[in-house]
Amino acid sequence: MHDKLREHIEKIVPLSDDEFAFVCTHFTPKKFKKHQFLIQEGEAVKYSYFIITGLLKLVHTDETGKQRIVSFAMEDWWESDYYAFYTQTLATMSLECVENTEVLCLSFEDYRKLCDGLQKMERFFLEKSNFGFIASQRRIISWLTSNAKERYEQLLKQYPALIQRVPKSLLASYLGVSRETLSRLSP
Amino acid sequence: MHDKLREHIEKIVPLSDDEFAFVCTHFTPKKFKKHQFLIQEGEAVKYSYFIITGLLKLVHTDETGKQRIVSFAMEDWWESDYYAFYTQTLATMSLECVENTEVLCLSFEDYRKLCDGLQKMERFFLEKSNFGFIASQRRIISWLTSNAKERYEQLLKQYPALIQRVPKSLLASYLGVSRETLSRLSP
DNA sequence: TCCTTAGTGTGATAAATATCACTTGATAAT
DNA sequence: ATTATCAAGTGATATTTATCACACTAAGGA
Repeated sequence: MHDKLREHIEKIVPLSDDEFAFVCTHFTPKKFKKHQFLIQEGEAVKYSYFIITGLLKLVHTDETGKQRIVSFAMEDWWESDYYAFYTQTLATMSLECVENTEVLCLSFEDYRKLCDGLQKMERFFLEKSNFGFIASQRRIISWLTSNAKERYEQLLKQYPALIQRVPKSLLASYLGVSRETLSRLSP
Repeated sequence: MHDKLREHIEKIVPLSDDEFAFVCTHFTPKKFKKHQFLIQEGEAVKYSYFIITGLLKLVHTDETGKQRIVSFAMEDWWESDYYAFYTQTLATMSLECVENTEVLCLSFEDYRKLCDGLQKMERFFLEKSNFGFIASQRRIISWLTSNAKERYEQLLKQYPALIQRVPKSLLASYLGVSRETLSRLSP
């Protein structure tokens, strides 16, 4: 189960067996079933999650109760309510299974210990964070320059696998359009 | 001039005088005038910039020539075309002065040397990147949950200083609405 | 001083998108 | 087998926003 983690990390920094063994001591595996919550709004955010298999949605709920998908997360991705995680405050979003999901859990304390104990891992997380930022910026640019149809096409192109696994109503929520509008875009 | 940098870094990690002297050797100060370009689309991105004084806009131009403000950057902020900077590829955006601006330039090579030579600085950049990512995610949530008027009000609230310094047409571009629509929102 | 340009506001109209209401087909639960 | 539930499509209409056209003001350059 941790093998996927090693492969994932070694795409960025090489690890010796000893180093990887050290890394592993910081993670706890856990399994969740479809519809279960990994993070609930208003509760503490204990972990950042590395996803081994499955699919999660990060959901923001506004004052009127409307839910929007902030992001999806699947195999080899990291996910959490990062503001709450890094500042150790209460969750403002929820993280929920779209499919049965296996994750490796990393507590904030272990995250800090891991970075302090092995500079390579701080380097790894820096790289991840940089490219996470770039991906968000791309999504903003997509918003700024494209209409609903174009954004949908870009999503199809970028994550073709996602479309097979997620109901269109959730894709609509991620794209920031109503499900009816999305339904009328396809042809 | 580097004092602002020290203060900025020490909000996250403390530095000895020797350490800060080491840090300084990696930065080069530069001055630009209003309308000058720090980065031009299609050219190499030599630096990440720390802004001492002034105001910049990061601009994306689409195929039809329409320009959109991806972000503004003012005192104490870092800015660059980060995808191009980190991957050492050509710029897909341009970075231009809205006001006369003084910056400290950090080349990619010096960025790596700085992180490798002083773990505190890798820690610093990790923290910056994490919160940069969170800020982008907030902007996405603002898009997903709010209409033009609400997004404008959120911007006014979050960066009241910006509104004094930037023409409304640029704010409109940043918010992803036409300047005419923005003009009709205020009352 | 005169002229140009940038910034802004506003009316009229078109286009994009949301909302509400209803239907259908597929799947899951009992 | 029957009934709920979910996902998806679609028509009618309302709302939001873009686009085009024009006017006005202030600031800067020749």
